[in-house]
Amino acid sequence: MATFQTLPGFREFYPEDFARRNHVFRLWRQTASTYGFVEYDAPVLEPLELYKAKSGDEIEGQLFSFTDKGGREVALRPEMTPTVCRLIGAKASALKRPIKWFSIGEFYRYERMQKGRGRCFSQFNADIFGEPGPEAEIELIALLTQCLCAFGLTEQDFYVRLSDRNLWFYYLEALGLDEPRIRSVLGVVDKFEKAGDEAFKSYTEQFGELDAALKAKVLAFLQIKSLAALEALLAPIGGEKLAARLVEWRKLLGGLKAMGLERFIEVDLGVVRGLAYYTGFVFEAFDRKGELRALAGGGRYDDLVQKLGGPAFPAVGFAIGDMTFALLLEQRGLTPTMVQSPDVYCVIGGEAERIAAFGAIQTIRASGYRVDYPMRDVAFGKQLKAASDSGAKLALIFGADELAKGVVKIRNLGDRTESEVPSADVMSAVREFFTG
RNA sequence: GCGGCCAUAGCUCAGUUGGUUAGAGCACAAGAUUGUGAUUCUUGGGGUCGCGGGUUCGAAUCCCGUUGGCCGCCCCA
Repeated sequence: MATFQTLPGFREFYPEDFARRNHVFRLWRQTASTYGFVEYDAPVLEPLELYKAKSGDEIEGQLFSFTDKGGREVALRPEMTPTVCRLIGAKASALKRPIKWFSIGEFYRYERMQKGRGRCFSQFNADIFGEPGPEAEIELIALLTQCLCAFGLTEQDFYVRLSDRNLWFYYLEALGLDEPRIRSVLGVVDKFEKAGDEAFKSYTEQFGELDAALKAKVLAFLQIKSLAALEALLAPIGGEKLAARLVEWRKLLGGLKAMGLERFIEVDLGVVRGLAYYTGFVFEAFDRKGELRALAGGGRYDDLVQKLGGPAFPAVGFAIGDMTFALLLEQRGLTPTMVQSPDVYCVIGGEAERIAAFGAIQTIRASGYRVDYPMRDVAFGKQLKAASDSGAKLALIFGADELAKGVVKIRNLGDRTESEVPSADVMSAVREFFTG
């Protein structure tokens, strides 16, 4: 039977699934638009180098990459960020600020499939460029929240964990660690939630056992869950960098509170995100039950545009993946049932009636109504059933009797009432039915 | 890349210690019903039992391999 299968991890969308996906995309687009973001798109296939430059050579193992017929090393895009950084970098000085962009696209990663993760998936990406302050983060976190709430999800369903790589950096610096050690500790922090004490193994292997007092301080910082606790812990340390950073924190949380979003936000220094390129605030959205992988993630990456060949350009962005999101909607019974029904279904008596009906059908369609009719001669009863099953509100009956009288019978499929109108008036009768 | 479980119709699943031509429900289609949507009844299409090999007189069933799926680990932009 199935000689050809879809490649592992790839998806097919039958009409109902496709309608559901479109619905999700439509709401994301609408939401982004209400926040003043504009949509862009870019190639699905990119030079392999674009990703190596950003993430290092090891990344290649997780890419769909190959050599094209011109000998170019290429890869299907695994994410949008490098691409959008290139777009921005190429026209940075010509773009009107603030730059608030979003896109929806499909991405590809050569990975083992798992719940909520496949080899192809869609992401909603939103980024703000050129804004160094936390105002950009406020706007993006607000957008992220709304992109989830638009489907009926609430603070009961998800929350956004907020952290700060800069703060970690300054804190560890103040504790006397050098940069390589700091990076290693951040790696430990990233793994700690899952691995617990095991997470320190990688640090120990590199630099030897972490001093017990230092380790305690790392753990204390990692467990911070509020701005107050943060301020209390940092106060005795002092220093300008930390103080300035706390000002940013107050701005960010104050802004989010003013937007009425504090119920979604949890300060959680345990989140650092594995990516080396994040340079400041980072955030991730999770389901409250903690059963699924991250719904969305993002953060500031002020160095990346420059690293990819553009000018120095502050940037912050996030992405929502469609797979985990769909699982959450499913869990909460919020998956919409997408019915694609015509407005009008035509019941047609035979060949002569069919020819007579075609003119009316095209006229009604041209006015924007969805019109369907059977492609073959079928018994009236069957046609009425088909009309009813189709979900149409109205049936137009083109039968021999009607044709002879020069009329069309209009049947309201809801209350089963019927009336006749002259053939010439069908269009206006349909319009009247639907506009009341 | 590693480990556990699984694979029979479009879907959900039966299928006896290995034994005739592999079944049911749902779904789909046709008819009963040649001008009115329900229900019901009848009928039908659809399977190389994931694929390949082995054991056997005989394999959906047992063994090996392989592919695919689910779950977990590594990773997770």
